[in-house]
Amino acid sequence: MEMRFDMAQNGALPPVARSCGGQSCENCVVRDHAICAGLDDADRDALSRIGRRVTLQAGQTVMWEGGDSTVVANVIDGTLKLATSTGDGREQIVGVVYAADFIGRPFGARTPHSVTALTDARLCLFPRGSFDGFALRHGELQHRLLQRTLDDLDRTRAWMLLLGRKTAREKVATFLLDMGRRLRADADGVIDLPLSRQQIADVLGTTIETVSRQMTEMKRTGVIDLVGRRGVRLVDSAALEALTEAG
Amino acid sequence: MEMRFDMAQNGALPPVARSCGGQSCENCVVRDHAICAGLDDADRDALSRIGRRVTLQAGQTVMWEGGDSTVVANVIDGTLKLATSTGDGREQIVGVVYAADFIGRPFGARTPHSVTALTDARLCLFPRGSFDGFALRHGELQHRLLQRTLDDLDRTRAWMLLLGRKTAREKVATFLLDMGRRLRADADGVIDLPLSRQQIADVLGTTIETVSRQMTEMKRTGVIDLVGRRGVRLVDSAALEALTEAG
DNA sequence: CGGACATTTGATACTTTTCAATATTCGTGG
DNA sequence: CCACGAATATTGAAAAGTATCAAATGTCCG
Repeated sequence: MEMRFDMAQNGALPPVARSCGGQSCENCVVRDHAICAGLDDADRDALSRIGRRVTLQAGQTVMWEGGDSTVVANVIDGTLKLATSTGDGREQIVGVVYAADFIGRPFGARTPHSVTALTDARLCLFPRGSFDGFALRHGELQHRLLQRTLDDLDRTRAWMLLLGRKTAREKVATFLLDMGRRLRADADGVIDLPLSRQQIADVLGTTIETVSRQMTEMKRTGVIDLVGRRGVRLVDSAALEALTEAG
Repeated sequence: MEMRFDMAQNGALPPVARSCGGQSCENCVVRDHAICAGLDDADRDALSRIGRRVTLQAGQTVMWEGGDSTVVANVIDGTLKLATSTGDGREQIVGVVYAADFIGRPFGARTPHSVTALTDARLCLFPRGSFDGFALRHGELQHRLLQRTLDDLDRTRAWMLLLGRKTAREKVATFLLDMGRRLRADADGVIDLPLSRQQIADVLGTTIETVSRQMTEMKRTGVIDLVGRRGVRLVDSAALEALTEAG
């Protein structure tokens, strides 16, 4: 049984990297994709007065598992992980979130999982109480939040099939295709993974060695190409697709 | 790799076992626990006119994975499973729902998982389109739906930790305690499980033999008692609790 | 260019799955 | 009410897949 404790740079949230009273939304890159989309100018302005912009460095944790739910946020950019752990330090990543996603637990006292930046990231952070109140007064916002939560639930349940029923090979293949869909490749077709091998293992419910072996094997058979620690090129997506089930 | 196809009595939904235009809500046993709670009499009446009561027999499937999302429903009584499968027949149960729970995918075109009755069950069934419209016009209902979906998501994510990181013993112990919390024991302290060994395995992401072996071992050590196929008595809940993590 | 850290690779151990009987449960009909 | 039989569950033995432990190699940052 693995006993791993992450002693990484888990510094607490810094004291407001940059507040943005008023100036935030007009030039916000996710304003048309986050839950704020659909609010009229006045409402969005009101919402922006509740929130503040915060910058995170890779490794920083914003919310802790089992902690009070004091804040919620929109992700402006960067990638973050949602994670839960057993008492003896085994970790399971239960979600990876990207720009325009919503994080935190509205309408509830506790955050059931931790939220940690995988890359440098920027958030639009709201005190939960104020956000809850605002959402209650704005049906459209609440509707978008519901839509998003329903989608999250669907995706999470699909991932349960992977965790409970897929082999190591299928897990890794599914993961790589998922990353290919979510992240943009550079000119050479290389994707820069925001997760280390350990974190990939924590997403897939397996170990770092197993992930490594599967990737090496896929490289050997020409399905993918590995470049450096974080780079992957999906050489043959069709073959990769085939590996996601049976084989 | 397991190749199992359930040829069980998967008859289609019967043509309205019992419609309930108007008479439904007054004496509904879940009216104060389902999402309808909080609606005033007029609104609840309006909602009831959209829905109809349906009786299901154990084994019947109401919604299919990947199928059109045409209906949603409240569970009046009984237990149902939500499941997804791989193309080659491996199944993962992604949720078990009980009286007062809500099922189906509102505000979406497809049902991402199947819904099948584990016991005889009664539903209050709504055409999705009508339900969506009603929910959009009733913020309170939508809020309760959001609350419920957020709770579902939290529970689902907690289960991911079990699927990805727990051992067979921990899985079975966690499952039994969960059933103990949700189901009421009879006078002898015996719980009647709504799931077969195979279904338990499908919930836990393991096999029928492993579930059986773990339970037998727990019986041998006096932690639980097995009575018949479906009966369990949680003799020593504290010991069971201890088995849910490490040990 | 050195060195810390991440990843890969190798060998072995262990848990769980798989395959194969055997036993039990429980509904049905005599 | 008991006997039968199909479905379900348990048990056993062997095989497979992963995890674990240990070492070597590679990467990237000062």
